[in-house]
Amino acid sequence: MTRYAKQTRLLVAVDCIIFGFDGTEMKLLLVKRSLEPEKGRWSLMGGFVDINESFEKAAARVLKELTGLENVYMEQLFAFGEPNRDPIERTASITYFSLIDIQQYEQQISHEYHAEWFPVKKIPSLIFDHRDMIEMAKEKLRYKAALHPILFELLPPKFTLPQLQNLYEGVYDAIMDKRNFSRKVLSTGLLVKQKDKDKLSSKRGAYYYKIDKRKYLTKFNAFLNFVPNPQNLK
Amino acid sequence: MTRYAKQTRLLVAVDCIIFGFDGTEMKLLLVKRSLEPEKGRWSLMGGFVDINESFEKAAARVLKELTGLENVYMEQLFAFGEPNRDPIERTASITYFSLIDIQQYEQQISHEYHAEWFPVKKIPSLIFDHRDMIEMAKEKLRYKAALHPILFELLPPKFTLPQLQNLYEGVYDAIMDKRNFSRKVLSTGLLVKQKDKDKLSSKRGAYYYKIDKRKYLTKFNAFLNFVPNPQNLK
DNA sequence: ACAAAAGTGTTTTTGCTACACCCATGG
DNA sequence: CCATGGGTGTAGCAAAAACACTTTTGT
Repeated sequence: MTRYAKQTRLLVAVDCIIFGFDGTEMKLLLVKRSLEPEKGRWSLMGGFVDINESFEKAAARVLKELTGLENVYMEQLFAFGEPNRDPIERTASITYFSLIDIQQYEQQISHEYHAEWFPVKKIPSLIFDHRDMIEMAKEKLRYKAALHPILFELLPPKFTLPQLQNLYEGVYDAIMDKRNFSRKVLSTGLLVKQKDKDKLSSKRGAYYYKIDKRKYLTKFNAFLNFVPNPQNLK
Repeated sequence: MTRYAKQTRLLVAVDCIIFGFDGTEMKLLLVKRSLEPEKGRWSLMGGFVDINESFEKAAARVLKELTGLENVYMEQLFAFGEPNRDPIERTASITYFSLIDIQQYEQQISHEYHAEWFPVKKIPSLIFDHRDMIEMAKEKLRYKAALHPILFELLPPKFTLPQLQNLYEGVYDAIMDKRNFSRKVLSTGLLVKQKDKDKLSSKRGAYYYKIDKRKYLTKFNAFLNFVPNPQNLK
């Protein structure tokens, strides 16, 4: 006996929700779908899982094809499996969300897939259930980032506190007090102050910080609490 | 065009991690596998996804087959898809964990599947990657229950505070102060004190409480914080 | 009467919030 | 010299933790 007889077999795809932060707002990388059905419409970057490939590998492959990036933060989001989510043939989609440093994204690759960054507030009409996927990813990102220091993954290796605060404010649609924010962030011990400053966005310049990789790995699963409770909603 | 040509199709199964609480410790419901390979070994309850069935439906079906229960708390855990996780043929497994009131579990059904409750601390050797699934489920349960009032799902409709505290202590392997615990729990406003007492586990008897369903649904997504921070590990 | 578990209140500590002024620099 | 954004300290408050005694009742 080498097969489970009589059982249905399904197509299985991966779809990647790729977050980037341009210093001002959160963005998502979308592509123009290259195959029927719905050819030409915007969609998440995805692909079928190969016969001997794990889901993680498939998602990493798809991400690399599109962005040129490897070893980036990537996490399984959810398995979407409604029977009719793809009208052509039943296809399950295992979704992954990733956080990338938008500056490392290789521009030239985008032409091949007609990729474009869209502000998460202005996502165009998408195929299938891709909008649901994005909504879920946004929620999970907020959930996770409230407890773990994952948002650093969206920033370049050297970043300033104002940049970091902008990022948190964008993700949570909140205004935070810079004094409280810096105290909280620095109290984690995860940041190492650099000697040089970023002079681009202000006259005085803001000190760069780097992540303390060792502590980052150690403390990653220590629950944090970055998000202030009161409804500081914008 | 009605099919995506050339792509591999996979078997897709669901597996259920079923948690129960017997008043003293957390347990998991396991079955003796009825088909080859690994026939006769302990495993999670699972089944293949039918052609026109969503993953959620499949998981609910499998759960009902085994326990007779419907409308219980159930949440997608993770999609396991390593190419060789099933030696016979590549099979993806979409896992769900559920929380059931162990007292409502129908005993007679267990014979059909040779089902048995095992303390989570004493799980026997399992097939495939089922142990990984359980580890992940335990972790997610701790994670989720730290923020949301899901553990009530494991208790009967009427329960006492000592029972509830036992449950939390079991899940987190921690000792909690009963004064702080009751204050915290009652401050959520989720519990309604009953007039009668449970006289089984003590001479004095402990008051029963019920969930305020309306508030439960309203407050479910309001982050809670049940678990004390310091390492009160046993 | 005593053992065993239930129930309850206060003090201390900690962490979060709110808040305002000075600094450095490029123009 | 001044406008702009960066950087820092403190006081008040609320939530969490630590902690001990009384109550009930079956045996």
